[in-house]
Amino acid sequence: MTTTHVTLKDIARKAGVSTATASLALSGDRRVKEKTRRAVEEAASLLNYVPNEIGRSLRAKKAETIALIFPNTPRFAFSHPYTVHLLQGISEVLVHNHFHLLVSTAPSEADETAAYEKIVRNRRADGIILWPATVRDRHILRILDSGLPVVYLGKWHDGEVATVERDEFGGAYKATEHLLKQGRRRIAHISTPQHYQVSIDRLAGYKSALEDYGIPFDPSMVIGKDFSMESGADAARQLHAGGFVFDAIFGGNDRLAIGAMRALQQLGLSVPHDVAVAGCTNLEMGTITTPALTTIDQPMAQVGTLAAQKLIHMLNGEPLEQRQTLVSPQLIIRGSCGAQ
Amino acid sequence: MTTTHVTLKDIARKAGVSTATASLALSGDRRVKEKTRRAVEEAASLLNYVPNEIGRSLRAKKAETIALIFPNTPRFAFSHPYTVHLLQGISEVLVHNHFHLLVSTAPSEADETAAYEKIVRNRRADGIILWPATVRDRHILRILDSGLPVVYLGKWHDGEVATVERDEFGGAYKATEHLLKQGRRRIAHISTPQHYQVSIDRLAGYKSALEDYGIPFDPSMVIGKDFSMESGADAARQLHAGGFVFDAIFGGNDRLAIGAMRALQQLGLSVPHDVAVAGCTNLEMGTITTPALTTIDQPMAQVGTLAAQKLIHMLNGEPLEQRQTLVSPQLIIRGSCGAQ
DNA sequence: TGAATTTATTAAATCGATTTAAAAAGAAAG
DNA sequence: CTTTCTTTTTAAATCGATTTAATAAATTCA
Repeated sequence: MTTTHVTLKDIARKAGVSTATASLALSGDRRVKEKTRRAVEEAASLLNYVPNEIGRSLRAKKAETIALIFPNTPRFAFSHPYTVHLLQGISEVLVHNHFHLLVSTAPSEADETAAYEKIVRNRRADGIILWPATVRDRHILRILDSGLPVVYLGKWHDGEVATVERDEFGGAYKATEHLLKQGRRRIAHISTPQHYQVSIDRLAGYKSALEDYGIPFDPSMVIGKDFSMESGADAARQLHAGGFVFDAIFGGNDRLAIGAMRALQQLGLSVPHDVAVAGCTNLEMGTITTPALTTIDQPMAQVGTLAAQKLIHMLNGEPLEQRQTLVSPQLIIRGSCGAQ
Repeated sequence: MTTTHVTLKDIARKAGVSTATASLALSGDRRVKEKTRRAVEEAASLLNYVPNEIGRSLRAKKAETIALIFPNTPRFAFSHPYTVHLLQGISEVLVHNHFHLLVSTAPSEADETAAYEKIVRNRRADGIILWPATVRDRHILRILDSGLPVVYLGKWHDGEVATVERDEFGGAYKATEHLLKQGRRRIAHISTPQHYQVSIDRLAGYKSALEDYGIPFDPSMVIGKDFSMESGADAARQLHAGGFVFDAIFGGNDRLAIGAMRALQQLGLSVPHDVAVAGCTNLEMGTITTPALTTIDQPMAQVGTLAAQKLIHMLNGEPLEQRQTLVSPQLIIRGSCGAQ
């Protein structure tokens, strides 16, 4: 059933007025006589009129759309499970504010520049929520520099940039501190690649907690390759084979922690008795391990809603209460740390 | 750094031609003299021109955008972990074809109609990929009837609708058959709510496999409440408490299967020795259970790419080789079914 | 050289809604 | 019955790119 498109012109003709009057009437302008306004509104509802947003956008120079940009190839961009929660949070706010959500990714490294330029320059979006990439990704600067309002979802060195950042330092600190409070003193850290800010922050949080408890930092207790369960298992086996004495592991993410925990158990060690384990990122998977995994939960949906709200404030020209927002993670205590 | 916007007019002025010529030159029209074309292109690259897609869209009556619509509230829409893979698949195809991806959800049941009407009627998108909701959702018909090309990601009774559908019947059949091949004869099914087509299909696949192996279907062997691990555990406990004799369970999803498996183990039953278990949807979680979970993997990324490709074909007015596409799931054999 | 033909360029319309500035209609005042 | 001041309405411009139809320029042919 192809519906021929109803335009403002049709409404105007039906109501017996000009398109100018029709437009003013529908926007509730008080210059329009009450009787005329009603006639126009009736015509609009009769013809089931929905304004064409493309036309409106062109005139208003606004797209009524926000772009969520992942500065990497799709396969990578979407690989993290909590991306979904982020989308949830953003989406909820945008829908309430009658904004559309454009999800933008680049198919390959080579196309990246072109893809982002396109979004940024062609005014398809009024503002951007930017997912962080590796430290000092060369495209990030370009987007931040575009003149479009941007909310960056991570730490940024320049205070002018609006950010919503999860406190990864604090999360790692909490997890490490919790292990310390259980009496553990030889805590190893399985790290994620250090060209990601979150990896750097987690390592720093770990170090800081050790320091506050008077434990000297030992670089050989930090190990790790990528983000996978296998990497966690490898790390645990290496630590064990290397003859290191350790009574706890803080994993840079839950996969690493789970991989490590299982490897330790295969080596005949008991978790948490011999080695306490804590992870971070709160995967559902951590609830079914034996013991269940103590971890750090980052409220990604909240990051999404805060970022969307902040961006909409910026678009409305409203002043921001704070340019940088830090959301607090929560320590989720389960069996793997020996606390229960 | 606010970049004043470079328009075609600027290019034309710089190159000393009219906007008409500039436009024709950039589109590679052969009416334009080679020398002029080069001049225009030079001006464009010098001024770093990026065409405004809103203007282009208005004229062309095309949005160069595809909407992915989830016919439910965001919280629900995004709740499934494989949504991410779907997005991956769609995104990859769209980027290659220079399409944008609009992700649309409604914040509440009440807003649903308005939200979809808006997308459908205001021409913000040229086509729609529609995620299935409950059976006979009242909004689905409206969207299918909108006149916009739609690809529906599930089974639809009317052969005119283009679909990409995962073969849930076949998947359930495979899983059940596999249990039968292990010699199991009393197979229970923990089902998901029957107002979802996938639930119906899985139950049907289960039944069909039983039938083909000459096993009478016993309705009391089908049980289940929602999608959660807890529901799986409850079901297993009920089956056990009810005194049913069963040597296998086919779970309507992995959470149900895992919940059931763990409950059985707590009841002192051995998996797979006493009860073999198979699930379906291939969550990462299923790889770390003991034993690991045999399951069905649905290629969601492939569903995404196929749907996007199909929709783009439709938009280009190209004939479809097949209106309905069925993607085949894969049986992933792990320890829980007793096969290895 | 002038007419016919081909090639290249551009003016102007178009997409759909909004908004400004001007015109028309109505009301109040002299 | 004008004139002045309000209140309503509308013509026309605008946003930026595309495209058709018309013109201008270059080329070919007689």
